[in-house]
Amino acid sequence: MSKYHFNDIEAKWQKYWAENQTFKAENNSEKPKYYVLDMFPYPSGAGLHVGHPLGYIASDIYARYKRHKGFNVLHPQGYDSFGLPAEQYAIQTGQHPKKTTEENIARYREQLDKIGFSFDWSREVRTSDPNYYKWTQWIFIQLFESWYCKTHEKAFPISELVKVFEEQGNTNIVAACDDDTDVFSAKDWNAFSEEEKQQILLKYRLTYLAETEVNWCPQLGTVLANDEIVNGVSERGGYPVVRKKMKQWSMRITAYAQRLLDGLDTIDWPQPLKDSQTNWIGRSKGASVTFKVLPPTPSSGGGAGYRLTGDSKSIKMLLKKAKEMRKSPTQAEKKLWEELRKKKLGVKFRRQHPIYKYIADFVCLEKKLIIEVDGKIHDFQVEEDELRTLTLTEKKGFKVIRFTNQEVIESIDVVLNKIEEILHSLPSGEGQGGDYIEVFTTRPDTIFGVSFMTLAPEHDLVSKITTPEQKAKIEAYVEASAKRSERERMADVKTISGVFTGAYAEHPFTGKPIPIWIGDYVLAGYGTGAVMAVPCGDQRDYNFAKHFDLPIPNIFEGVDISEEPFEDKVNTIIANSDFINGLNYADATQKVIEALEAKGQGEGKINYRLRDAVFSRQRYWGEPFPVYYKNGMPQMIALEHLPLTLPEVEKYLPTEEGEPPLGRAEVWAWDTTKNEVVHNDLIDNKTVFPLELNTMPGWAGSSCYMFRYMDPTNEDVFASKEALDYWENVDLYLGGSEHATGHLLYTRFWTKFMHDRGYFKVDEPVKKLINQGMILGESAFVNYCSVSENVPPILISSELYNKQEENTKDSNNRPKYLDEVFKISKKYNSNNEVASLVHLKSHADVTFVNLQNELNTEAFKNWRPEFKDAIFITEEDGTFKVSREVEKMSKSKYNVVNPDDICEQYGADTLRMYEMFLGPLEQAKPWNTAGITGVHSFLKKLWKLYNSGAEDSFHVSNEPASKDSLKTLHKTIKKVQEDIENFSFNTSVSTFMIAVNELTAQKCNSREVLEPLAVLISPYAPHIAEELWERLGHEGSISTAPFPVFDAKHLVESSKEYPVSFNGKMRFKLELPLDLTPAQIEEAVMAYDKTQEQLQGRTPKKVIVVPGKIINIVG
RNA sequence: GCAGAAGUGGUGGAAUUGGUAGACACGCUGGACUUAAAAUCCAGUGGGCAGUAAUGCUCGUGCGGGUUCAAGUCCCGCCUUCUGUACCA
Repeated sequence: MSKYHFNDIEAKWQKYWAENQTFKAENNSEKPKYYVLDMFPYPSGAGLHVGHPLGYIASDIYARYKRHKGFNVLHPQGYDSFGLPAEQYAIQTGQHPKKTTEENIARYREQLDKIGFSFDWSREVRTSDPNYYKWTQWIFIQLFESWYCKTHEKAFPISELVKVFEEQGNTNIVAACDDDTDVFSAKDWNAFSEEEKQQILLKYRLTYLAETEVNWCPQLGTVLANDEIVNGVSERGGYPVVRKKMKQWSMRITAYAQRLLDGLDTIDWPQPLKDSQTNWIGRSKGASVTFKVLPPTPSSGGGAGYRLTGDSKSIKMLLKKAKEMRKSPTQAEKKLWEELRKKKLGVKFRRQHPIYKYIADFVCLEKKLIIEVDGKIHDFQVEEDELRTLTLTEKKGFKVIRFTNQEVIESIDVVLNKIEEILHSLPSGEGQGGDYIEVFTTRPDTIFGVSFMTLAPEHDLVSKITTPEQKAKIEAYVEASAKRSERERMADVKTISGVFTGAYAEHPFTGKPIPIWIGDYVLAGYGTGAVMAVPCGDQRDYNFAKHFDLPIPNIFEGVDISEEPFEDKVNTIIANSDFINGLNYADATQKVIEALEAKGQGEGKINYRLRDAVFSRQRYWGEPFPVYYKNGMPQMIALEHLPLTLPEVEKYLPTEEGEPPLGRAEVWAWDTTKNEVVHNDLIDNKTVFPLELNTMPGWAGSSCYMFRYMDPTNEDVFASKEALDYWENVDLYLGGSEHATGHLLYTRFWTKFMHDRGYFKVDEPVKKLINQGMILGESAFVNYCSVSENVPPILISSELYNKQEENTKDSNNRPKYLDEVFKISKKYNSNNEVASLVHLKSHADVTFVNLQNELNTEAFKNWRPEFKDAIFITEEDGTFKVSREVEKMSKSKYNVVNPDDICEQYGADTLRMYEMFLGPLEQAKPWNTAGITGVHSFLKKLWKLYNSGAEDSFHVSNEPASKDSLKTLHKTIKKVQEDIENFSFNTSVSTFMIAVNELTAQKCNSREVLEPLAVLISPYAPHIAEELWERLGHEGSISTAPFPVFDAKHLVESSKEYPVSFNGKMRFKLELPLDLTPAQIEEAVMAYDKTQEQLQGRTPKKVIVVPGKIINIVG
């Protein structure tokens, strides 16, 4: 009987570690620091299964190894404890999610403790703890109080932006802001009301409120982020998702798009993970090009909308003012108007016409030309005028020219000539118009290959530009594609569909009309929702053109495009393209962009696929926003009044009015005088205001948690500067690859932000990251037949069922087991034998199945009522076998293996080593308990090595070890150290096995070898290592004992058993001294009789000798 | 479609720069101990062929080529599986 009582040993040392706080990390230490972290676990109700600890074991081995190597190791653990499952459970059962969360955490902790992890539990954090989420709220406020300057590529306090606005307006600011942000001057700014100012600042803040189109899931009653939707349905629950407009908090992550991309080069993460972040950010370089929409032909008539060029908010005021101005023109204005209205210049002008927020003196809408005639008054407001010109040119696409009163009165002809000249230089167009289609293209070089344009069906311009003839068709198409779910549109990539709008755009260089189509292969959400189609150079455009018989002009030199488009950028030589003929991709692109810029019809542009992240959730179990609303504008609650804790509600569902669950709270108003939460009845919107009803999403609490661990109990600041500076960032982060674009991108974003604002020393959260593979479950299945209602299910053992051919009777050519089935069903008076027989398959709980796949039929019958009376058709030997399939390990698949059971039966050290032994860390692999006995007996052998005395008592001698034993030890030290550093834990388990096998064979019991061996194995099997360490006479924990040092001298060999190959095939081995020269080796080999035997008289052409490696004889 | 990873005995998997393919473990077979079982220990174990045997030969790392004295490893072309991603202009 082995005396390795693992249960006692493990309980003893787990208690010792807890009592002595063995793994507590110090924030002040002479030692170098090392930070090892596991991805934040969500404490689910199902508890841990054997798949979960895989990563924790690997990181624990590394953390323990680093302690032996003399590092001050930070290895904390905590819980990402806000989240949907607890809330769903609360909705179903009415229990407070706090309660179930605490129960789940207690269960997790119990399970974790049994596996012997070296976590520093004194630093535990929980995202749902108010003392923790106080700081999540604080970070939110920091984001709200910041804006992103693109000139410096950095976030700054919003107060600095206000200062700039007060002095210069926003003309000199290049910031990450909303697209519809207007230009204003310092004078404008200072004249704005407080509310207007706040409205504008929201457009700059890094977290902002905006009406956004969101993914609304009615069943879950919440908004989902893009990465929470899989195949058009919610990731959790699989419910349908629809598009809906809502007022939401958003995070301006797009500001950081480029830095998130650049930062990837500085971190040691798996390439696939980096790739998915790169794809997610989706940077593409190209140009934005503006196409003018040609006005409809006269017969088609024009739309009514074209004249409405004024800003809708101020149009009434503008029209009134314009009317007054028309009544009293200046002398110069009158004179110019008389000339212009005669249409001498061939185009129609309007006078005193509202354009956007201004009134232009004269405007030609079709040419987008504004003529201003200035009196003296303008001399005093040069700055204002410049701003106005800037707005009209840059934002609204007008060309503005200015004349003085004097010029008009004294030399009207010169003025008219000038106007005419400018009119000619502007894009042509007859009649009225003024719509533009902006597209983004990565191939500006192919602009001469454009033969049509395609708009997304949802594009704003569609209804506006469609001609009456095409109206019915277009409307039908738009309606049809709106009805098609995202999912359908995604799944159906083969169908080519679209409709011609009847309208044409003008090519910016050739001036030729280009037909405008709509088609749902163009996505409204990407770029501008419109493409310039170049069928000769793009597969989708090519397909579309072929399908609708549109022209496919070839603009590539020496390329045949009759069968397929030419999508290669590298080998492109442009032809048939005016001024870019003969150029390659890069040069042509450069030239086209220059030409577009000169024309004011485009510019070089970098486009990102990344969208701002919606941050509001209509949920109860999440962080409350530290926000109340004053006149509809959000206000932040000051840090000293935080945390703002979750209110109590009677139900965890949305209100009848569709408000989030917090709408049910009765005490949820902010008193600005008392600075506390008060009853809603007190809301007067003077000193008491309503609080925000949304809560934060799951990633809020997990985006900076690794930094809070550095100083988790600090009540004054997020974490002290000393702690943040000392620990810097995570050195090693372990977790699954499913977080690639969610958690890991948001974490990087927040870290960069906190770095910008001076809180963090680093701007990346994690230096090295490793994805561990999933451990899969081996599900068990039973096959059964259902005959009719009065016959209980008849189960067929899997080998009978699967080997149907072998078991087929010749007579009626049907599987033998069916005879049995019919016999049984007859007993139940079932007369319809075959007609209603259904073959079914069902999961069986893996706990009813043994290693030989035999089912415990009694347990199975008692398991579920529908199998209560089940009849079993067994194998010939009377056993009933199940079939096995590898699936994800999950409660619903009844294939969960609980680590507690393994610890109970074999011990935590066995579990730890076996999980590592299963295979490479990053690889997915099925859990199969079969091999665990091998690891367990290894530990028993290890134990025996130290306890080889009488009756298995402890026995280690102080005699020097044998040469062989030392060689074994040092070979092991070398390999294990290399393996740990390469995260190749499976191979070091094998190495330990070899070492123990060898030492056992050598009957080694020498302290000189066994003491370092205990340290070597302690990261893997810490309990047994502690126990042996203690028995070796040491006081205290083994955890900081120095790692044994490898000494190569023990591995030096004097001879080598050379494999001798003939033409590359190994025939025999020959032992030779290592100090021979190649020539001596050759001589020795050729003299060897076996060599001559192989050669059979032939003379070798060549003898290859690699000293210390191999000998190969050729010929 | 694109990107990445992988494919080796009955099974999980080793093989570090091209240098003895199958380490280590499971399973299986035989044996020892035992009234028996479990546990433990010992031996064997990629396929095929020849031989009483020691042993020898031969095939063999998804498939087809190639480079090399030598290829699981490098190159070219394909097949399959897994993961991620997608009308991204």
